[in-house]
Amino acid sequence: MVASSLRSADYDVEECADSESALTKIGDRLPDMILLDWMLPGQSGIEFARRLKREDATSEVPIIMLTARGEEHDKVRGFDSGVDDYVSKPFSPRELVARIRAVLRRVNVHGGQQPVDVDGLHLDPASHRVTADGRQLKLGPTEFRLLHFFMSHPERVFDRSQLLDRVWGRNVYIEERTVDVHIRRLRKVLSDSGFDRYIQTVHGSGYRFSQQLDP
Amino acid sequence: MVASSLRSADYDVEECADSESALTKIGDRLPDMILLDWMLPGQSGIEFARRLKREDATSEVPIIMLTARGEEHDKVRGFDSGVDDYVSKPFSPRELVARIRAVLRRVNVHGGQQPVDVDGLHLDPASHRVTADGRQLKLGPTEFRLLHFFMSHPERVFDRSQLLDRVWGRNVYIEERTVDVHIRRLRKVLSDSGFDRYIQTVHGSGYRFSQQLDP
DNA sequence: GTCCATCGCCGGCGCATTGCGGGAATCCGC
DNA sequence: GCGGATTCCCGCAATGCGCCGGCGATGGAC
Repeated sequence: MVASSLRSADYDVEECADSESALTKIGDRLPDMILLDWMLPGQSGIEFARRLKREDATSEVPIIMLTARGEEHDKVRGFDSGVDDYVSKPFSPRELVARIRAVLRRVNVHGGQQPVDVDGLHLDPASHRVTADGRQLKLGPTEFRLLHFFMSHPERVFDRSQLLDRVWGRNVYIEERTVDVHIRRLRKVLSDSGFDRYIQTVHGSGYRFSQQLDP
Repeated sequence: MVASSLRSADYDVEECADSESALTKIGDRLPDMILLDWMLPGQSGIEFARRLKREDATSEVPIIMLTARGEEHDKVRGFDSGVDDYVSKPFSPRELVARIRAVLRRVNVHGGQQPVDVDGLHLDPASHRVTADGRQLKLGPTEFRLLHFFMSHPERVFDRSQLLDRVWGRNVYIEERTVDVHIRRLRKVLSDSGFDRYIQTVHGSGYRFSQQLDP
């Protein structure tokens, strides 16, 4: 019920019945936010939240916890599990959406706009600028998003389908080979400064952004 | 009651029942000032104030706190939460308005009315004048606000919708294309002095004001 | 009322960007 | 080294996007 009300508010929702399947799904694709019930089968919601906050990969993902009214609400806060917000049942869809928007905005201000820098290759999302050793580079919107994604997820291989999902968007139907073309265009822009070597081909798997240049 | 008395004093007032909805509303549109009750459901007013002062986006917004008489008034000050002023209940509308005007005056002197200067392009909100290398420019009200907004938020991309919100106002219904037109008019005025190059197009994202001219 | 400045919008034009197919080059397992 | 798979390069066509000139409406000054 919660999921469908969120979907109708235009959110992209994944549901999980237990913490194990949730971990799997989170590993597949990092969500923008996690809505977590206080009562979970097997493991308490707090325990789960702590675990996510402990791991580097997921520590930045905001969590909103659903609690029954009067159910240890204060205790939850006291536990200092790093949860970002709480919503007490019963709640209205409107309230939930409002809290989600607030949390997402908060992390967006602090997260998505942060500039990234790798060995002198500098990308600033706020001003939408890229410089290599101080010299400004000119790249198209898609190449910009692609580079931004790579720089914020270094040392990890992504296949073409994943890149299409995360750089282009989930509901686009584009040939996978088109990714190659944009990789080439991105490399061309980076080639003058030598940073094209950071965009590495992993034969049979996809592409990777890495400072460890292979010979 | 407070809200309506402020409205009759010609202020534009938004009310929020709790800190979460307040955060949402603040995120939507930055207020000129925040009137904050010491007692909030869920989160103390001080905690809320601290949080606002911690975030870059809101740290400059002045806060006036409402406290019950004798209710830890000094403690509040001691807490050093960055609050700008305090009003003790019960208070008269007259007193409240006086304090609000005082606070607004203080920040206006330090903030919104301050002249801005970038490389010889000079904009003075107080006298409503713009000069480029000393020569005075003539631009319409909208272009003036647009330039003022750009100059006080340099090196950042804004899309058309954000510009409409922050330069035109939040409750206007205007085509996004119209932004282009005013950008063009603004550039035309600036073109003689060469400052039109500071108004930069970011294809697919919006516009940016920057002294780093792209080649 | 008249004039004038400003504003928002429309239609059209031209360029940047994008996605794709064909063919060359490269890589990998054998 | 060979063959098949995979990746890279080139150019093209279509689309999207931004820019421009102009027009009618509005509202204030006189």
